[in-house]
Order: sequence, then C-alpha cells, then structure tokens
Amino acid sequence: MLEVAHIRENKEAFAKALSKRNIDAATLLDQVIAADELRRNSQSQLDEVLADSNKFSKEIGMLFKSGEAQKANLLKEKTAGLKEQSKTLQEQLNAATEELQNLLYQLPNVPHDSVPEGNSDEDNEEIFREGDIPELHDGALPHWELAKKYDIIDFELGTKITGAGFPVYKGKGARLQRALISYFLDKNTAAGYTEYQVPHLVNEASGFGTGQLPDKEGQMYHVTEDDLYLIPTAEVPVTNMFRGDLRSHSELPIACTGYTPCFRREAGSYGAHVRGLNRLHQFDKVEIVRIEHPDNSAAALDGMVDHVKTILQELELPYRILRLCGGDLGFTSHLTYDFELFSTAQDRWLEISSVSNFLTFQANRLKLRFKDQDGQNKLAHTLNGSALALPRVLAGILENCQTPEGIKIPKALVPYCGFDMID
RNA sequence: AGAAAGGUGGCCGAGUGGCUUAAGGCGCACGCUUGGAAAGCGUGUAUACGGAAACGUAUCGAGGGUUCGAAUCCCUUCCUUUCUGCCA
Repeated sequence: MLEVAHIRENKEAFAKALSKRNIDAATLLDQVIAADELRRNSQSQLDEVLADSNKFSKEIGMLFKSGEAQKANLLKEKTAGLKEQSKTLQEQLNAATEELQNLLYQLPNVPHDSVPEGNSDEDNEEIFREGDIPELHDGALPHWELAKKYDIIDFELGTKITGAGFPVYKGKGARLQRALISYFLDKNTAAGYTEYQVPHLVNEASGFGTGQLPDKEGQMYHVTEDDLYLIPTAEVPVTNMFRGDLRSHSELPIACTGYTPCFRREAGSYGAHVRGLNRLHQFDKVEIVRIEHPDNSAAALDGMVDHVKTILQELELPYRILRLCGGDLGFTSHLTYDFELFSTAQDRWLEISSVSNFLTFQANRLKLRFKDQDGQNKLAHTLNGSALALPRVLAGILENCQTPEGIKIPKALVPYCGFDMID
C-alpha cells in the first residue's frame, strides 16, 4: 500500500511512475487525495466536539466532588446534543477512512527508475547470463519422460490421489528433492539467514499484510470451514511474523529463510507449457526474506541477487537474470529480478527465482516499523526472493545433466543425496 | 468440543466509575561517576491521526451499549492459557 502522505505531496511523480505499468492512475490518485481530505476534515470536526465534551465532563466531575450537585446537573444539560453530533461525525470519519483504504488497495507499487517499459514478459530486460548450455546426446528427453524412465516422479499417481498438478516423488526423486531443500537451507543460513519453520496455513490478516488479498483471492486455496488460506509462498507466513512490529534500528536487517510447500490454484493455466514440473498446484520452495532499513534496501536487493547467483554457479546450471518490465512487475513490487534456468530438452527458460524489493509497500499494510537513530518511527523495507523454487531446478538438473548412462548429480549435491547418478 | 481464567505501552506487570496525565519493573537514550567498562545514581522515554505550531483527539484484543464521564460496569465477538474430552 502506498503512503498517502507521499501521494499528497507528489501526485504527478506517482502518476508518471505508475504509467510504466500501463495504467492511468491519475483518476485514482485524485480520488485518494479527495478521500484523504474528507477524512482529515471529518477528524478535525470530530476532535472539536469531543474536546468540548471532555471539558464538560471534567467540570462536572469537579463539581460533584466539591458537593455542588446543582451546578453539575445544570452543566449536564449542556452536553445533551454533543453525543449525537460526535456520533454523526464519527460515522462520517469511518466512511471516509474506509473509502480511502479501498482506493489505496487498488494502487500498485511504484516501479523503480531502472524498470524498463513494456507490456509482457517479452519486454523483460536480460541483464546477466552464465553457465554453459550442455550439448545433449541423441535421444535426450524432457524431464517428464526422464521421470518416467527412471521411475522417480509419478504424475498419474498424484492425479489419482489428488488431481493434476500434485506429483508424487519416489525413490531417488524424493531423495533429490529433500537434498535440494537441505542444500538451499544450508546455503542460506551460511549467508546469514535464520532458518524458520512456519505454518502452511495463514489467516486473512496475513493474506492482506503481504498483498495476496484482496487482489489475488482466486490464486489461493481457501479453507472456508476455518477461514484459513493455504500459503502460495513462504513469503506470507515469514513476512507476517513481523506484522505490527515496532523494532529498533539496531535489530535491522532481519534475514529469514524457510522451506515450505506452496499451494497455487493456477486458475486458467493450461497447455503444453504446463507439462511435467513446469507448473504445479503444490510445489516446494525455499524462500529468503529480509526486513531492511530504507537506506540499505537497494544494496540488500543486489546482495540477494548475488547470493542466488552463487547457488546456481555451484550447481553448474545455465541461467540468466531478467529485470522485469513495468507490465510484468508484480502488484506489490518496486523492482524485481527473475532468475531463469535453461531447460535444454525443452529449449526454453524456466523461472526458478524471483527476487524483489517492496520498499514500504508491504510494510505499510503490515504496519511494520522501526525506530530510527533520530527517534522517528518509520516503515521498514521488505524484500524477498526464492532460493530456490524446487520443481524447475529439479527439471533443469534432470534435463541438463542427462547422459546416456543416466542423470549425473551436480557435485555440490552429492553429499546431500548420497548418490551421484540416477540410473 | 465442554469448563474456567485471562488479553493493559518496545517487553513484563499493577490497576473495580472522575488528579490514571496508566503505578512499578525491564529495556532503550542522555548525563553523573570511572583510567576504561560494569554496577550504582539522576533525567528522559507509548502509538496513531489532525494541526504550520501551540495543542487537540483516539487507543488498555475488536465491535456495540450504559453514563456528564469507562482500562474499570453490561452485551456481542475474536484470540490466548489451563483443565477435561478427542488425537499425532
């Protein structure tokens, strides 16, 4: 959620920056300012009435105390209309506040200067590429064929017990998955992230805090009986651990990592591109989250990008980094870098990580603040990224590391797997 | 699921209708003290909104109500803890 005070001061700058998202925010911004003004006026009026009322109450109390009951009763009559007035004004204030909230919920975050213009993922800007794309032998297969050949992932079995998009991992496939989780968590904790295990269901307030609600309601599985949501990413429970907090500047930065399964309804996704592990309703992911001082969040984002790079370098996988364009940038994000792994057998890039800086956008919803050195309370900056999303990394390993003899496990993973070949 | 007890500031914790302007403690900041630190002593220290400011208003889980006046009384609701039941 954007900060009203900033919009009030800088409406044109906001409109201009938001135009990069190909939306015309001018009307909405005007409405925000109007609602804000109504809210402030209502509060001023209400405060006056309440101030009067408080003054009378105090006097009456004093009079009763000094035994002047008659005078007190006389004064009581003067307070008669105040209650009605304050009630009306209170309702007006509540309505204006709610109106303002609803308007603010509709405004996405402001893109960073470096975010390129563009409408879709085709306009994202490649900023880095590394790793050799392997020459595959004749008869090389896509990962879903490999999964069947070596009997390590069973998609049909998952369909039987749940439905499409819920694969069953088996034998060395399951072990490799577990190895990747441990490996990622170890890399993250070595880089200073504290490991957490968090709930996989969250309440409505948490969904609002990180911005999944209300805009992405349909993407989450909703357990209506208890009004809880299955998490689409660990970002939600991890970031919400800090909801409503007021921290000392000395506690920053806070760096967390956690492994969770992620559940996404992916309503409306069909076709060849969702085959195999490419798009699932349930998948595993290790996430990193940072709470940062505003002065430091830009550097922190670069640090997260570097961190994810080192993991992919160690896994010896070919990848590239994209700076998302305005049209592809997430609703809550200010600046996002996507990591894509080259899937050689499919001849396409697969997104395996998305690293974002949200500035105060999430913190404003979360009411996540810190007391700065100057004594001022300020909204913190939040950032998060995948390090990493499992299924597509798994797909990349299967496809890129396949040989006629079997799948050769990257060296870094062998100690975690306990084997160096799937055959 | 049933019963009981609770929800108070950054944290802990007192507080049963009007100097509560929320005691006390911890923490934090500054000062004194010290060769330096610790301890000790002193001073200060909630949040949000409105206001150029002075200042005002709100907030004791949330929402209503009673009252001139509510942390305090009443109703509704959410959550937590303990016990019982069920259960990995």
